[in-house]
Amino acid sequence: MSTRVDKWVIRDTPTVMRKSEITREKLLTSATRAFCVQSYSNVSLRGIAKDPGVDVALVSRYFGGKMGLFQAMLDDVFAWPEMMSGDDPVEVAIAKYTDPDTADAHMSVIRMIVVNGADPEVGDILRERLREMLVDPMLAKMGGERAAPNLAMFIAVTLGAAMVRHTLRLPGMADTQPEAYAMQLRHLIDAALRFESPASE
Amino acid sequence: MSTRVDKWVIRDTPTVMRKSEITREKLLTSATRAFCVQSYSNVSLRGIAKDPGVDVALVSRYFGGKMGLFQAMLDDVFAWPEMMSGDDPVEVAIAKYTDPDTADAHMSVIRMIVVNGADPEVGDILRERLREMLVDPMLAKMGGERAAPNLAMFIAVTLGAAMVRHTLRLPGMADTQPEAYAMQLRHLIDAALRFESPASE
DNA sequence: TGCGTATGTCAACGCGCGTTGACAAATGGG
DNA sequence: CCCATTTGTCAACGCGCGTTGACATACGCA
Repeated sequence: MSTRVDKWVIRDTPTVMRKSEITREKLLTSATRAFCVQSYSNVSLRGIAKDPGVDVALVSRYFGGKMGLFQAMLDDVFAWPEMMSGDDPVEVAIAKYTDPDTADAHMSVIRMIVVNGADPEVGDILRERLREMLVDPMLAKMGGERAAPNLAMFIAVTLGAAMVRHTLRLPGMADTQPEAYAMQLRHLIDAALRFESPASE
Repeated sequence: MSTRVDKWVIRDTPTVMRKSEITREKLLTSATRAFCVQSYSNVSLRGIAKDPGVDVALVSRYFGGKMGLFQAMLDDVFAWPEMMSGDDPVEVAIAKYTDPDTADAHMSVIRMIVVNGADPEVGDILRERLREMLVDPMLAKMGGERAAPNLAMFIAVTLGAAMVRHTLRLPGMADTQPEAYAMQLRHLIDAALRFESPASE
């Protein structure tokens, strides 16, 4: 999973599953849940560790500290193989929102971006990861730089809708059925993709 | 200005301007700037007070604490008389973004909402204020509950675009001229307002 | 001029945080 | 069985935070 340990050399005995991997995953799961709801600075390691009943000190041992844990979470969360598959990435993304089985996980990542994007400690890291693992590959699949405004608008409506529905919880978008929300979202996404930038070059 | 002092009875000598008012406004200005960039929990009173050279303790004296300062800031920031004037509120809002003179102040408020919306300490307060001072009045002007989905989508694209441009700074929306951004924004707002919810009642 | 109030300064408190290192317990190959 | 390594526990540290109360100074009216 995360290759960002790099402070300690772990000599792998590859046949057996190291016991510590279980603890690491417990922490990673709890951390992901936390960072998708509150921002880096607001999340405390003590809170992350208490939930699965793990000692706080183990975070520093296994991830090198709070920042290491955050980065390991990003590795997990941005691993979206479906998005980079052969299909049209936009269609895949819309399907992710509409399908109730995957919508939750997908929405969590959106919320993670919303919540942590403005955090002074991790904003730059998040932006960099976002570009390298999502924006740039999707741009490449959408036909290069020309699609940049449309992709940006696509992400804008996606994030904005998520914020209004889940964070601000405004009437007209938060108190409706999932299908109604999906219709609103699809309408906005269509508009974002249909936009034609004048004098593109 | 803020009527939320209410712990200390200030006997007004209305002819003269109390000296403390100057200090209060210094703190309020610095606080507004801070809360529009970082969330409540990330902002420190020491930082707010140091900027205009005011002692930290005066925050607690004049505003009753950090929360009182935040609420006083909300009073200031949500006082948008133009928005509630006779004109079409949506047109007024679009003009606010387009006009370079007012765009900055307006955008600051948007960023304040984005940044503080997910903060666990002030999220509820912000949501309540948002509804009572912006959403409900605008809904009333737009023709009642039927307009709720459109208003929610309008706010969604507004917030989302602001986040993509100013917080995430993605290519295609952050590296463009203000006019190009205004065109994108207007396109999305048009789509938001044009949406027709099926079986409205 | 004197005095009560308004205003500002300062040091200290308790709290929760991330991190560290010493130590105990469990584990597993020789 | 033994002992080196892995894994977990615990207490302590330094730090920055919001808040408080005691104290010093400035002000304005009598």
